[in-house]
Amino acid sequence: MSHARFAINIHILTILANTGKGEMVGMVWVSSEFIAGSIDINPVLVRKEISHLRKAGLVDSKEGKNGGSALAKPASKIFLSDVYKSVYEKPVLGNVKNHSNAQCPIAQQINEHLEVLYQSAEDAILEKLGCTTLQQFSDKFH
Amino acid sequence: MSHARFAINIHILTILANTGKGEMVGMVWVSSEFIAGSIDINPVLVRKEISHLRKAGLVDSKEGKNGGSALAKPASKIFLSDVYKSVYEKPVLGNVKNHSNAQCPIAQQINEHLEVLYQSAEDAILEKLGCTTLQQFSDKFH
DNA sequence: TGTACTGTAATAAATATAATTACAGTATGA
DNA sequence: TCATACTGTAATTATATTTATTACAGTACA
Repeated sequence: MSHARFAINIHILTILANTGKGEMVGMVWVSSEFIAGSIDINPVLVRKEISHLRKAGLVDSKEGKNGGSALAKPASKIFLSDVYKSVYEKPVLGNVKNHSNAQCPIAQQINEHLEVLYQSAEDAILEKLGCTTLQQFSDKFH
Repeated sequence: MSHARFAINIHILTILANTGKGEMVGMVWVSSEFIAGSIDINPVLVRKEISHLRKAGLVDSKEGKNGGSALAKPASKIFLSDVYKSVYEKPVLGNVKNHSNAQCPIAQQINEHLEVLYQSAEDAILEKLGCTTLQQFSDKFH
């Protein structure tokens, strides 16, 4: 999928985090249409992303009239690394799809060596994103 | 460009690092056709990537018959973070292209907050890749 | 001077991403 | 109980990005 999915998901979650807080209603169901309007993308895309977030246990949704979505747990218990994981599709460094029917001895081994390297890059990202909670991130908005 | 550029560039450099060493000729010019055959991509793409590597000062090329490319400095002085930089186009977490004409207060601020976050992810990747030299990476091949 | 390269532009083909349309299913409340 | 306002999801189309290919001028060598 998109190269902007992480940003879109953070945006969705930030809205949900701030809506609960801002409205003081405890449980506010936010519609995909409202979120899509804020991000300026199609509501169907928002619902697809929310579907991932729901599977990751970060969001709950309610069908029917007055339905929508809300955080499934406190923003202070959602780490940005959780979001990264729910969005994950490809390594941050890109695909390791190199080759290869070649006779070249490097071609034969490079994929496994690249995979080790790529995994360490993933670990570094997860560690970095694990330092921040959605609460901390959304507290920056005023 | 591609999501596989980093892997392609590492592959190119690994071939150059190993060729010099393996052949014991000091300066071996490797053709784009040979490299392309190893990676199993088009030679023109290889030449484009080499053009970036050359601009980054990592590779030298020689035109004309028996021409080709070679490392511009010892593999022990090329860090994988240098390669990352020469390939860089977009943040590892993707584009921050969100929105937004919306009235939503979150939409108004999210880009700047995402950019700070994305920058810290870039820093983490650079730090990780800065721990390994091309020499260390290509020593894994035997 | 023919050959084997690089460098680069232009174009086409393939693939990936995003928007849109459509519609069945569900909860609400008038 | 029925109109309304949502979700969930599939299918299709539009758009953008990536990759391969073609073409050819320029360069060095033997």
